[in-house]
Amino acid sequence: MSEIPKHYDPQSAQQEWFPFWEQRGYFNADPGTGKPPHTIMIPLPNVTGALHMGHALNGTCQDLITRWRRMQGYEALWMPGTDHAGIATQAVVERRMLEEEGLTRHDVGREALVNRIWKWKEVYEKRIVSQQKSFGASCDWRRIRFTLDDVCAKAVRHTFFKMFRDGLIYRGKRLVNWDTFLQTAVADDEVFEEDIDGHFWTFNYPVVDESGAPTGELIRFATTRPETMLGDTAVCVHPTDERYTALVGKSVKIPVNDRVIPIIADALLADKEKGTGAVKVTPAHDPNDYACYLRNPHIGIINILNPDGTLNEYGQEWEGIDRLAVRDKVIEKMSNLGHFEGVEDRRIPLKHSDRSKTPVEPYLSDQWFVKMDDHADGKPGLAQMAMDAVEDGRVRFFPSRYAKTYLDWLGEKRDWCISRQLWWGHRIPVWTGKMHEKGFMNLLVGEPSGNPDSKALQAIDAKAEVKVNYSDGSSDSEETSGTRVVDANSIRDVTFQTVSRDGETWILACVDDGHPELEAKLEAAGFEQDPDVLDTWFSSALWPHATLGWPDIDHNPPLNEEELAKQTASPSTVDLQPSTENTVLNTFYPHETPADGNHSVLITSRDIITLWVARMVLTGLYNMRDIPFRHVHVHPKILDGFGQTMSKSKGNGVDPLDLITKYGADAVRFSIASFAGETQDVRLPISYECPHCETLIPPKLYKLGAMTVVVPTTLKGEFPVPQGQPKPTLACTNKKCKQESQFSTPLYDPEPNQPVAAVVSERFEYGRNFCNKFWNAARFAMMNLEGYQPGEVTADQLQLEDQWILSRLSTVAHQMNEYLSRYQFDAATRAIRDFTWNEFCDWYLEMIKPRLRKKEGAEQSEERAVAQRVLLAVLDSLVRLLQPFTPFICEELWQRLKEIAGERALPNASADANAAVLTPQACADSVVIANWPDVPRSWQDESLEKRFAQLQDTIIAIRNVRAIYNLPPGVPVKLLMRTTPDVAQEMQSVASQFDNLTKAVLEAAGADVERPSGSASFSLGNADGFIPLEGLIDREAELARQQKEADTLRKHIKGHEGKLNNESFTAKAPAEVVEQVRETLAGLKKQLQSVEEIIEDLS
RNA sequence: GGUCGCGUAGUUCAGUUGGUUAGAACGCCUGUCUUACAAACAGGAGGUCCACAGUUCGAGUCUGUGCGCGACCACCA
Repeated sequence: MSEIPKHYDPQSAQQEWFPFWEQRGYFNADPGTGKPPHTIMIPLPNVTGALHMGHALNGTCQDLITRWRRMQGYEALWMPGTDHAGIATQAVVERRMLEEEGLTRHDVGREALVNRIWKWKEVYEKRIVSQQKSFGASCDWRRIRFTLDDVCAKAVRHTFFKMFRDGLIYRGKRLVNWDTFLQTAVADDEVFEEDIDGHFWTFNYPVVDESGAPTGELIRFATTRPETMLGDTAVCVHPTDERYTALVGKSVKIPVNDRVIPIIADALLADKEKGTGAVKVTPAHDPNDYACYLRNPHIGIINILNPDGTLNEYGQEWEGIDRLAVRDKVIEKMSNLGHFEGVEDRRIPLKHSDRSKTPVEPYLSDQWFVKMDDHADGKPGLAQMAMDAVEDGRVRFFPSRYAKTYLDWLGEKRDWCISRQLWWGHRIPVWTGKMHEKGFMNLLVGEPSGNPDSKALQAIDAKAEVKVNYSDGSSDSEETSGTRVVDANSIRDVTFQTVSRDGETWILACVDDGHPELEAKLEAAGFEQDPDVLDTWFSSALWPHATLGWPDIDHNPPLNEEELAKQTASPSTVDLQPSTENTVLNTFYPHETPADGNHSVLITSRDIITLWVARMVLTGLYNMRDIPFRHVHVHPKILDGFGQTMSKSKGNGVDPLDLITKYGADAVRFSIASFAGETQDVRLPISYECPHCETLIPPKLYKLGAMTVVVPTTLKGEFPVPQGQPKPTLACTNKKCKQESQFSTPLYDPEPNQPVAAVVSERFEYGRNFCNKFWNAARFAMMNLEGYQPGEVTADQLQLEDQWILSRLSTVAHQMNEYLSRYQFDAATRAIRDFTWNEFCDWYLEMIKPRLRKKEGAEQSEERAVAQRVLLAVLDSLVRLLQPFTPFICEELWQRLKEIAGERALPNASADANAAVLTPQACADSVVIANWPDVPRSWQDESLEKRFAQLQDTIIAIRNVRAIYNLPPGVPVKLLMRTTPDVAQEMQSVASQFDNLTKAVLEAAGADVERPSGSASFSLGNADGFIPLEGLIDREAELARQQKEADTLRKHIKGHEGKLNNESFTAKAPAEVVEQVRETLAGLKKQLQSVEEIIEDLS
């Protein structure tokens, strides 16, 4: 057996077994197998870039649950895919294009840009998939989807159409975060705040009378954005502010453009305590001012900006100039006109676009919205439907506290802005044009004479009624008078709303998927398609049913041929031919009733509970009339050692692939699982690894302007790097190395072909060490299988240690199910690790060594055979129990074991008490598809475990003595035990283990054993042990040791006595608790008595 | 400002419904290359469970307040 290496080699196992699993189709999940379905939908990674630690944690949890359920006999689907991530991806491609070629998107045009992004997507999707596979992700890769592929596009288009038809989608105005660089609106969550050094200017506006002549009064106000005064439409004060009461209703003149605007009172906008108490109102460029405008619509609204951030015609002489340049001009002009009062420096929190890193402008624009509130007739709207699903328990959160995040957010019922001014994404399927003179429907289906239905269609045009009239302020009263919705039953593929603008009626026509002829007709009639695309979350919200082929109900969704080709032989017995119904959707989309055995869980991070989880529930209920998952598990977030979020821009991110290379996929998975508990955050302290000698150099925080980045403590040099100067390095702290090297940082790109210190974390040694331990345990077993014959094992053949390990195995196997079903990965990991290492390796393997060495004689060989069979049974169960955590090492061991011991004795779950405990069975072709261990609960024996613990305590005490007296391991000692007859008998029966485990020869055990002089002693609760060490004993040291022990005991005795002397304790505490304290006290007193006797002896 | 979470050994974390002498891993100290494993084995040291108050016979655990840290949401003339 010398060919089994001493160390587990993760890289070769990873290379060998993943293709093996794929080729055999083990990860495939298909309808019609008769197994209960289990569904996990992957939280879509963006195609923007590489995977990070968050993905690694997220993926590990999902793979664990999927592999566990698969072994339990579920048809376990883990659906993979990627997200087109509109803004993020377009921004990254645009930025690269600008940097490398100096081109903007307007230079290349819509089609060319989209083509470039598709190319980017192909590269990055491949990379992401290969990263996931290197982790061992057991997704059904044949089913991989992309949010822009045809299947998803159809779902998106149809959902939009349905919502539009149902009056749930409307067009309105909103003040958005406008990215002037990318020229698009960005969502609130795509904006980050950064404090910048700015100024706070104070100006005044002159109050004027009705003829426009100055009255001599002035209103003073302060602003951080003077240029917006060009768009002011009012000055606002608090209604109860006596300083201004007399002025309300009068007007002021804006000196820079001579526009006269009213002075209004608004309690929500103005604050008496702040500044001068007066504030200028710029509705089109400030969210609060916009809200004020909605309350006071008579003041009007003026947009002064072009989409690129330059001023429009309202900028007058500054039209076409960037807003920031205009700021200085406005100040200068105000100053020249005598209305400038002062300036102070101030740190200003300024919103920046996450994508372009440029400041965003509040900007009023036309957007599309999904109505979230309840219907006018009181029926629950989308938000309420989604809230109900969680409130009545159809969807459950783990940990449950996250339900609050979900419910609070949905409870606001704020309309969902779904349009984005981008080119990369699902284009909004709405065409706008003027009302056709012969009616809209005729336009699409032809003249009345040529079409028998056209009369009916004209009637539809005529009776189109106003169904939704929203006056929540989202609409501009001048442009949109209301939304008209036709009764769309007769025309199923197009629906429209009418809008009156500039006295004319305009049609907003929405066309369902699959009708290019209708689109062509519209375009021929001068209709134009909306240039915007949909919010990325609109398509990802449909993920759970879109990927399963919805809205097609008459055939299954297509499989990915490239992935299919990787499978040489599909073991699936299921007919994959096209069916006449969508059995994939029917099988894997969850149902509300748990009785059908269907299980499903969404495993995700807390920051997208609102953006994604809530919206999946909402669209699931809307489209499928059923929830998209029964459980939502929210896992912790990984922070660095300073408690900061890991991110590329901070330089504290660990690359999972670096970890896999360094520690192996199994080790990384196992470590990750060990810290995936119910807490909110997990800290993962990082270090830099010297590329020359692998020494770890700790990090420190480094302030650079407003940014805080992470750098090595031994940083040499400074940031920012001055032109032409060498880049900063880290100095290795290893005295033998001392070399300097570049390090991974966002602040520079390393020089090519020079070594770079990577960011790593020592915490993954936990998993690596465990894998190696497990490997060696299996190696030991395989080295001791010489002459192994499969055969059953009966209860009477089991030794104490066999009974004990089987009892423990049963306990642990059941714990695993409990922990995993509650998504407590950390607890499950601890349980299996402790069992493997501390019980199986440290005790069981050590205890059976003598039996395995026995070779002579029939009796001996039977003893050996039993030991081998039990050993294999436990090892076999362990390989199965660990498979979801560490699949590669488990497959490697499974296959090796299969060669040596293809039939192993497995737990016999039979209820027959006389049946064998273990019966041999052939093992499966792969551990991935093996059965999850079903270990009988009846094996658990508490009293046996207690007796065993006594044996362990004795052995530890003997080893302690050996260590204190520095006795070499090979030197035997004598052992005398003073104890009750029954314990003495027990000791005698395991005497060989004293010898085996600690080279102690049990000379005597019984009640009348006396302590030999010159002995080291130890006292356990119900036994005292003596080890004669004539000549070796250090009387003083031994005395001191015993005194210390006695002191500890006295302290605890005092505590317990205190409790029992407290009458209210004995009166009020439960009897069993009091009894327990009494027992413990008695035990402690007995132990103290022994120790005191020993002390007396010694002195 | 609102909501949620966290504060336990040098470090990272466990600690079920309150109830034996508060645990683990890493690190540290002392031995050991003992025939599976030095990525290991054996032994050991190390804790006023953030503070104060309350509930209780009993608080690491429950309640309140304070301090420190973090996240999400809202806001910031």
